[in-house]
Amino acid sequence: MFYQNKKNMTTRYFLNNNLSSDNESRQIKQSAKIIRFLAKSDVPVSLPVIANHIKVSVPTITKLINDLMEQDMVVEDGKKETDNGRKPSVYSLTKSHFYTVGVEVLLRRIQVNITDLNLNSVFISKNTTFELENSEACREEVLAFIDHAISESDIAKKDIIGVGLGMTGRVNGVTGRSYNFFGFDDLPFADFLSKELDLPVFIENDTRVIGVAELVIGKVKNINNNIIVNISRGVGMTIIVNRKMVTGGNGFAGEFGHMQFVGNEGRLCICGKKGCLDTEVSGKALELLFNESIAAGEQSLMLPAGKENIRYDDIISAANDGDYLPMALLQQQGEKLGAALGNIINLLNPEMIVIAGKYSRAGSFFRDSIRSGLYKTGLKDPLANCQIISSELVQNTGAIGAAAIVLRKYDLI
Amino acid sequence: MFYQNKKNMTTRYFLNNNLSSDNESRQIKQSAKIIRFLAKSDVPVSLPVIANHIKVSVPTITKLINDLMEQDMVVEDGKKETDNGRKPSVYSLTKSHFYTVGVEVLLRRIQVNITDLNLNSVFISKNTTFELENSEACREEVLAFIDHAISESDIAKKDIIGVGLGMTGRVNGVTGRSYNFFGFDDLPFADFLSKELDLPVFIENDTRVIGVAELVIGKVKNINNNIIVNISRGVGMTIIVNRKMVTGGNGFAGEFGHMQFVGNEGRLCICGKKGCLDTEVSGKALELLFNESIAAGEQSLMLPAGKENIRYDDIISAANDGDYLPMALLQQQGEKLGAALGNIINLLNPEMIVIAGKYSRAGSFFRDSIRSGLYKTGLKDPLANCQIISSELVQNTGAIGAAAIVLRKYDLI
DNA sequence: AATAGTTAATAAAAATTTTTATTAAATAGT
DNA sequence: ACTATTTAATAAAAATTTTTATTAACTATT
Repeated sequence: MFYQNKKNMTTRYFLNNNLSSDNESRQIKQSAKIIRFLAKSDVPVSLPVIANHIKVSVPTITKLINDLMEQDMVVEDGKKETDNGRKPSVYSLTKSHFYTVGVEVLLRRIQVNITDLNLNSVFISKNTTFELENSEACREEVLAFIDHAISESDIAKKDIIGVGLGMTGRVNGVTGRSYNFFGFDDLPFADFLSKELDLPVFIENDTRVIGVAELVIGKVKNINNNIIVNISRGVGMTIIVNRKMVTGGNGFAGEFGHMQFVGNEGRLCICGKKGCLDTEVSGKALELLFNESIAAGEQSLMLPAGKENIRYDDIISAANDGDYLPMALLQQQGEKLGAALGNIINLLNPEMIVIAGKYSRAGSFFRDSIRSGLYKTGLKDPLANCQIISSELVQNTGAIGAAAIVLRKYDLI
Repeated sequence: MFYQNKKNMTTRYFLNNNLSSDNESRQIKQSAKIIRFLAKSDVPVSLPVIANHIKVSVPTITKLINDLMEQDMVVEDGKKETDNGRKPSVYSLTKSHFYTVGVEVLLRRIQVNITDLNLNSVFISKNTTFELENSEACREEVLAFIDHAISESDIAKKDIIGVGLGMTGRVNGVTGRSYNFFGFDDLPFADFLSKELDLPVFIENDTRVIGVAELVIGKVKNINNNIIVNISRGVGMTIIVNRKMVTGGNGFAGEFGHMQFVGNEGRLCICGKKGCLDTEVSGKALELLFNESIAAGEQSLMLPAGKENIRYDDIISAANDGDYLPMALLQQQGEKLGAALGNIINLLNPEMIVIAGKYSRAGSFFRDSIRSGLYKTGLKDPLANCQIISSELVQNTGAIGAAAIVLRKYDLI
């Protein structure tokens, strides 16, 4: 017996590796291995199967599992149907003790999803009137929102593995620092939240959080090397190499929007340079292009001249409905995007490229235009081995991806 | 006692993980951990230190080390000087039982270096009259050259951990296949060599092999995210993310030479596209540019008009000696290179970029011109966190890097 | 229905590993 | 020179884990 109140253990206790090497910690390490294995398995598993994976004998596993059951961490799930031989009892984690909090903080929106180990949301809270600004008051607002969501969900803190947070701007996931927000008193935002919430907190860039969502529940689930292009009003990129997110030395990686691809003849970008992709291929740019075309006398069926406040999502919808001008403009953007992606394919040889963000809603004509652009820059071999697809994830992607970051940190996914 | 002839064990025996889970393999796994730890430590270490790292008690480590000493794998290195307490005996690997073979196969050159665990060459063999071609005869020639080098070195095969080979062209390090050479009968070249030499063989692209050399013995030794640009007659790139080489899904990654950066107005490249970096920034391009300038009437101090067969290395030397035209041309190339690298810095946020290959010999004026080019495309933050340096590795880089690939595969470095 | 074949789970015995205690070897201070 | 202190190495005892043997549960076949 290695601790007193067996029914009061926190999930985190097992997953924390910084323990001394006495006997207690040995058993905890073995238990952690079992928990990780059970978490990754989508079906309940038998003692011999666990023993085989953990490389420990069946009697030992029996003892460990019994201990974990006493602690309410593991439950028996009855017998399993087999073709022959005695049917084994199978075991799985007690779902109600393994929750993760995923938070998405965007400029005008904050959302919390509390998810189980399979990333199903068991509680959702969002605020679409939120306004992000770099003030201590806003930092408190974010903290309060998360804290309130946790209380409202009625999930005990001891059953929460950790909090993942994806936010706008540049973020260094290793140091837990946001470069644009909430870095007061030189205290990393992740550390601030962790202290206040009394939970482990991991933060990441919003685009990378969406990339992780694609990696764990999206179409690139089993693909090791891929790229997720997040195009909505702006454009961002998550690079996945060997199933891991590329963050670079300081968390700045993926600044695809400022890739220069047309020489220096393009529009001036907010970054101060000319010819950035963001000025040509983005929702912002689409609105601009559309308005310019209309002003130049071109016609659009569904968005007649004179209509005010045309938003890029409307243009994409119109294109999907077959309206000529919006479709032509999107194809134009697709070709440019393709040419830029061709360079990246040559560099990184990804197996798949996912178009995520609002642009994922654009019809196949858009992907076709990207493909056509690829040939301008991409080499034959890497191109032949790379698929371009649109994301199918719709709702909650950011918050679920943020939760996934926690599960990945603890190697539970 | 877990095997008979203790003095006849091969080093490979320990490092191979595919063993059943009986007691013998348990001890071998523990021994492998000790070997890996000793290999990585550059000084002999004591029993308590090993015990602490391997997370096993001192008596157990004592037994394992004694067994390894009986097998001649480990030697005692006397007592260590300490400040207080009893002085411990310290242990290290028997150097003479841990060799690696590194092979570099280029178009007109083949070289074998046999190295110890510290990547010091103990035997070198090279052939500069070699001509690489995709024929079975040439494949046999490569095999014979390696085989002959091993025999000549008088190192027993059982003391060789494995063979690493870096070669020109596209290579998939995972499948062991070269796309350009020696893929006869659908047998991966690595498998062919492995079968014939009766040794584990790992192959890689020549540029990536140089990149690994930089990572293990070069200036980026302790840098996790970096880029090694290999510029000689052509231009290649090794991308290192989280201390690991990026190969992409099919080993095509790093095709930097065909990155398009000047729109489609450049020269026609051998890849069929226009505007590739290779047509502007490479030894080839430098020769072309120089000849064009001379033909257009420009003057060069050290390479007067009329001289035949001017090679790019000579132009670099002349530039280093202060000759104006060569220096101006190199600066022109550096600026373009910098602009291309700026995009990559935005994408990957490397901490360091190493200029390797023949161009690493170019003076600081060249690096300065690269830096000046960076500002055209690179964003402020990632740029501020990225250094540009020249490689200091000179000789044997390819073969040593190839040997390093083996050590990395076995986690000995 | 009995039996052979298969896999699971438990019990008992054997082996291994760790913990604790003891001895050894060294330094520094009185 | 002796003693206290520190770390290393070994020995003996205690705990843990694995191996082997046995029993249990189930299917398919004769």
